[in-house]
Amino acid sequence: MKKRKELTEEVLELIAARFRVLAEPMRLRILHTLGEEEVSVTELVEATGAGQANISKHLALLLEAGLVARRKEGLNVFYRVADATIFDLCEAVCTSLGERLAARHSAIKSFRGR
Amino acid sequence: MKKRKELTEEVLELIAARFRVLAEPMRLRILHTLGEEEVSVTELVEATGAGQANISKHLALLLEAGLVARRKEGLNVFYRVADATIFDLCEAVCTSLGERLAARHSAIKSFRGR
DNA sequence: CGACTATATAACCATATAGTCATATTGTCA
DNA sequence: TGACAATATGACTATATGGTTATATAGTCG
Repeated sequence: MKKRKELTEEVLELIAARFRVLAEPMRLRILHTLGEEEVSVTELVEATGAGQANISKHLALLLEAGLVARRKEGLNVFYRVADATIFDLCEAVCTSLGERLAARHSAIKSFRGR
Repeated sequence: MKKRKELTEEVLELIAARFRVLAEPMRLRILHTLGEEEVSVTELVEATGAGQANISKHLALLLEAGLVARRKEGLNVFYRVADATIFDLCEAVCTSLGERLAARHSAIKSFRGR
């Protein structure tokens, strides 16, 4: 086995934790809804169709992870994406998934005889 | 809110599922150990210090996700990374995490007075 | 102040899954 | 064939976490 740089448990856990945050459809939905803008909690609730408590919990988690930022204005709280690299990650995953599906598709086709 | 491309539940779930696979330190450890080479299950068990059943289960999951490929040779089974984009993902996450920590660090420093 | 609105949080339940142990399966070799 | 080695799998436990309900908190307005 080739010698590679060491990865401590701690670093591994940090990376895994970041992925864990992105491993929920609802959080991806929230991030996608945020996009480049500031959106209030109420708007997010409406846009996603999820319960308000649920959205708040996801937002707290995203905030804790540093993926979103929070701004309070009167009664409303506005969130925005704080780390745009997540979109690159999703993009990369989509590409990879697409290629995988394409490969499967052509495999099925050739299995069927054409 | 700006109009963005629609994302169906299904697509969101697919992306989340991919992230979920990467959201485990042990699986990241396995992928990192694999690197560019083929490694047998036994070698992975030794390299990671995990239980054999545990490794096998993680490998089954990674295989199912299409992230690794499997080759059987006699009693041994060799796995290799089948989708190198995962390394880009980890790299991107590491960079992002690093920047976040750096930002925190300088914030702390300035708070302390210099 | 009191009524109202937006958001956060605590308690709870249900589900998913990582790890482990025991066992099954598969292949080798004598 | 029987003994052995490598890998996979089923059963089980413990833990984490997503969703929901109810409630708390904070801010606005009359």
